[in-house]
Amino acid sequence: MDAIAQEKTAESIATDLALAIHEHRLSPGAKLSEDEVGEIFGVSRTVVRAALQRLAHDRLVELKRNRGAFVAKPTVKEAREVFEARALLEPRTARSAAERTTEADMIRLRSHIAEEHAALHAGNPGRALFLSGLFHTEIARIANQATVEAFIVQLVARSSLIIALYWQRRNALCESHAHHALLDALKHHDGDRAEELMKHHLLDLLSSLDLRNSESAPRSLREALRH
Amino acid sequence: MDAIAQEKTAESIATDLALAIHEHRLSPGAKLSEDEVGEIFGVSRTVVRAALQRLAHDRLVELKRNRGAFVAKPTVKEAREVFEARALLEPRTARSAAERTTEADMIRLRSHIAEEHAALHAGNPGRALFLSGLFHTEIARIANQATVEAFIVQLVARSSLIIALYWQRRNALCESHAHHALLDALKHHDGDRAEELMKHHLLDLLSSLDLRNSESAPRSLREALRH
DNA sequence: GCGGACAAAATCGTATACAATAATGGCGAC
DNA sequence: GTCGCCATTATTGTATACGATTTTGTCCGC
Repeated sequence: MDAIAQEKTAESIATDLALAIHEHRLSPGAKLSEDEVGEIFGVSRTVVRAALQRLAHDRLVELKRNRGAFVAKPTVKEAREVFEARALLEPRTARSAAERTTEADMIRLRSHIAEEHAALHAGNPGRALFLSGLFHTEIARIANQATVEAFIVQLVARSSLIIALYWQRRNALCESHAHHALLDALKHHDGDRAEELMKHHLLDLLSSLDLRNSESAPRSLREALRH
Repeated sequence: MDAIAQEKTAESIATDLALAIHEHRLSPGAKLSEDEVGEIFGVSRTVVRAALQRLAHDRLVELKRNRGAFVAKPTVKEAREVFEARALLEPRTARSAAERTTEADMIRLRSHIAEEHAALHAGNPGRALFLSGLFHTEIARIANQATVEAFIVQLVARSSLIIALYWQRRNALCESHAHHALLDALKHHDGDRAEELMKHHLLDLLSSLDLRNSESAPRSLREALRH
């Protein structure tokens, strides 16, 4: 429904769709028809399929044979696994980042936080959440570990889906505080503190989710009959 | 040149190609023509493209626009990053695995090691290397962390390419020893020891590579002119 | 004999057409 | 009236055709 973009590559379409998912403009379970997406972006189904396959590999969409592509609906187990993986990767990556942070990095991070605040006060929580995730990927970039960064990008994106499904309270303020504290640790090249802060930040994030007793019951009873 | 497989899915083709790369039957830099691959597997270029895109996402092949698909040639920096990521993920995953290892898991692991030995003595070092990698992914599977497991699968596959490029000495015996020690730690549910063993095993693996002074000079001088 | 430019060939990028499969609606039987 | 079966429809899976870009081989000029 937005402006019809003139960009045509599969990469850009995948990025646009990922952004829409990240900002919760596309909800978990939403169907992504090849014809529809292709018409929106003004391209053939061929390139749309490439984009969808890419997103499927990132676990942002689920491809069901002869059924189509749907925005993924992570289970509770997957949610725990994603945060387990983040707990393995991000704290020590934050430590590495702290040891390498430059003034240019600080400026970039501060601008991200400022944007996040602005989006939040402008009543755009989706964009604020996206920028909040970007903060994490930026830290991975500063650590100069492209391989780990790619993993974290993927995990942050999936976290966005998880938050869309299992978010329970709106303590975004707490998050901002954690990011500010991390920023300070990076500024002083305090690797120990950065690692510890990131570790607890992820635990806080996890504890803000409602991951109880959904293991047996599907989220929507429609899902139970469809299988 | 092998038997023409009747399987037709993009998934199976990607798996076959990944196995060939893993076993060093396809060398880094080898070109994967869409027409050629399609003819070998008896499918159209469409499905071959899907398979290649999947492998490209795993960084096993590199897609160059209007040039084609080539088996990836990880740089020294990428090699270090891959082992850095493995160092973050695998030791603690081995710890988790040790706490959950069942008798069935032990049987499976022992059979993998036996196969590895058999392949090595049968003069098939490529397959032995593949099975050696499978040992690591099996541990991730035992830890019951599908998300982390997917990352490790990817890292192990890329490690195979790295070994193909930077291997310097044939100390496969040492590896087998490390795997046996890990097996023992898992058997006794000794998480501390499993974590420590995995950590040092990865360091040994890394130190067995020749990652010196290739940062400025490309591996083949052809590569320098092609860019 | 060597270098550069042009032409021919090959390969990839995209769109479209057809086939296969699953969802939907209607019809008939009980 | 309700349940089950079958035809219709819609959507995806695959193949093929055409256009764009790159590569390579050849020819001419120097």
